[in-house]
Amino acid sequence: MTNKFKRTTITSALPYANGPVHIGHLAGVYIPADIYARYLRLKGEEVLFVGGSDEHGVPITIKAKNEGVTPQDIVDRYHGIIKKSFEDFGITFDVYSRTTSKMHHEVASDIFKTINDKGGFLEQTSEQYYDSEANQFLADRYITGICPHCKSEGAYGDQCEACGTSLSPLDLINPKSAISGSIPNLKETKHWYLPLDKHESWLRKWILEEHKEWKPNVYGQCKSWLDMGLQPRAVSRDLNWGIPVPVEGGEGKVLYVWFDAPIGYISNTKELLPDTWETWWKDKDTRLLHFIGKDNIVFHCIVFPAMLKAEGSFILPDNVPGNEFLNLEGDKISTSRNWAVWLHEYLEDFPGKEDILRYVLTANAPETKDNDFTWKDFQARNNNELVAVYGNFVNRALVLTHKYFEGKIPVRGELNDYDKQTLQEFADVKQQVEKMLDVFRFRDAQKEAMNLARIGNKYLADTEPWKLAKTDMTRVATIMNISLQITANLSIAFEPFLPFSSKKLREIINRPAFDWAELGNIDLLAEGHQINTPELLFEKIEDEVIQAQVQKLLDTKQNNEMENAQANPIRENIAFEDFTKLDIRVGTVLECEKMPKADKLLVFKIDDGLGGRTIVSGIAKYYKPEDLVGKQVTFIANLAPRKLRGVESEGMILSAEDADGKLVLLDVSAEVKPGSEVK
RNA sequence: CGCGGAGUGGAGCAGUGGUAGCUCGUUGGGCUCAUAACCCAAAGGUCGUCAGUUCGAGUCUGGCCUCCGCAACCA
Repeated sequence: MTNKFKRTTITSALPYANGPVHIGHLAGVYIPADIYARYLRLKGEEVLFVGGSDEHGVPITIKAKNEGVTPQDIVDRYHGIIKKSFEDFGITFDVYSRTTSKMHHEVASDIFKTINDKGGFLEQTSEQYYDSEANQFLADRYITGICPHCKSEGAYGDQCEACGTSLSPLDLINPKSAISGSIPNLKETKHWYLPLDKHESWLRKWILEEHKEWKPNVYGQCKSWLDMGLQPRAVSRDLNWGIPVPVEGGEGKVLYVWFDAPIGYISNTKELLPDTWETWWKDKDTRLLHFIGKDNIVFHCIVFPAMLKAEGSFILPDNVPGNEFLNLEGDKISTSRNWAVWLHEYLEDFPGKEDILRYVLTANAPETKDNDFTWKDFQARNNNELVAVYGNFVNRALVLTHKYFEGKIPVRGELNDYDKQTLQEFADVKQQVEKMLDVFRFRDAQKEAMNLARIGNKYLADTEPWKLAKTDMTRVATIMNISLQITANLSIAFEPFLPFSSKKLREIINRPAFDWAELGNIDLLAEGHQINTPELLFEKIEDEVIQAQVQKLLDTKQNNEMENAQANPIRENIAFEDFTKLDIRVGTVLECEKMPKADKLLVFKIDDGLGGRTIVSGIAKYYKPEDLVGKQVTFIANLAPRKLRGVESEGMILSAEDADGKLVLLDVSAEVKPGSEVK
């Protein structure tokens, strides 16, 4: 499959510079990409491995505002942390730059202009909220108001966090600017759209017919999008943080972060190779690969290729190995909730143990479905696999060689059938590892490498050189020679996966470097070659160390709860008349059932003392309908009726929201007449 | 609601029509060179669920349940 190409450009998703890198990023994207890049380099192929920080977009401006610093301060901070942690961890980017670089601004602007000149965009005017006090258009996230579905306050223009409904800013009741607090007004604004619908037919052919070999999750998602029909997608935003729209009428507007970010792959290449960068992006003999997570699939398989095609001179990706997600101790990894194992902290807590994390995250990589990282598993894989199988075999071979042969490779004499069989088996390992790596199955590939160490352990157990040492040193010499050849092979087989350990092992066996082609070779160490004093490749990890990490997470959880437990600040004072406008009543639940085909909604029939009314409430996650019948609830009786899923809701049932988002109904301490007013 | 992915022994994963497999853990045995590591063996699964196609289904079809993602910050 790779033969028809002369070189490979590997990109890995640009980490978003609003936080450090965590194990989820590593397992899904950077470790597989790095293994693949190292593998190709070892084979002597031409490879360019491109990374960089994604530094534009609204969340960074929000974070900056919250901290009272500039967006540039934020991205400078995280770009620094991310870049250094990747370096220390041994992710071998050929270039790691950033989307705030001058080069990137130029390249992204040029690409936008080229597409624009070719008529590749639609220009459309629409109405959006404008904050006249702050003098700017408001991004979705900058508008808050009342959620039209669950009626809770503080819903964002893109989503209500209380009920999870996705919204458009125009849906919000009483919209307010998050910047100035003023009421925004609608104003016309022009935007550029990439007409994905016009690209649909070639995309369909290119992906669905020509790339059936893409992973099922990637292929399936693309198919789904194509089958639904593609829509034009806005590629500009009214924002002042980003790359200015470089054409007439673009004042005050920037490129949408999803337009600019993937271009970062190209800009960073150009920054590294100002003269030859086009070879890596425009030559038909170059194979382009995007390593990404599952959230990124459509952007890399549909939007970015459409951009490149619209520009006209670029190659398209040959494959897009997209992984699923990694969870942490059963919970979703979350930057904002600090629920993560951060790479820079791991490197501090486990100095010199980069390979353990690489091993564990590869062994448990979310290649076909979401997986879970636990510290207990981390410890078990280290102690029972790296230490017990790999490290121990190497140590046995080296110690025995020093004991019987003063650290010199002994002479391999006549081979018996078992020797031959063992040698044959480990020659097969090369083929197996390659077969798996070529189809991006890193988990299985690493397992195959580990098999080689298992073969070694079994060989020693079966041949028992420590017994033969009393009677037949010639035979012992042969056995040790074979064991040492296996050891040398291990350093090659594990090189893409565990580069630090392979380097250490090569130093011990006193051979500076190997090529991938030498894997499977049974004469890597010449007879008489002197090896160095053995050192342990891996060490056991004690319970206390793991306990400390678990405790760290428990502390995080507790902190999160405490933060949530802190009451929100009191809102602006209102006049008494405003309060009296609200008509709050107590009613008795006559009937209550689940709204069909809705997760959160319950439909109530309430006795309000005036003939009854229907109210829909989003509390189905916390109450069983049958438990509520006969209970008394409080509700706002004069809220304008509104249809929810086709049912008219006449009012709003009051409940308190606990720290974890749980809703608890407000009831009365003693039964009162239905329809009683609350004052 | 929609669309995509996933649900396999205690844990983590393979397995796209023909005796259900791997790693770890567990139990028993062996060995003692080795970081109490290694080797052998055994126990342990109605393959989410219900129905269907088939001589035969984890594997194909349809319904349902649960988890994750996309749409909407985030790998």
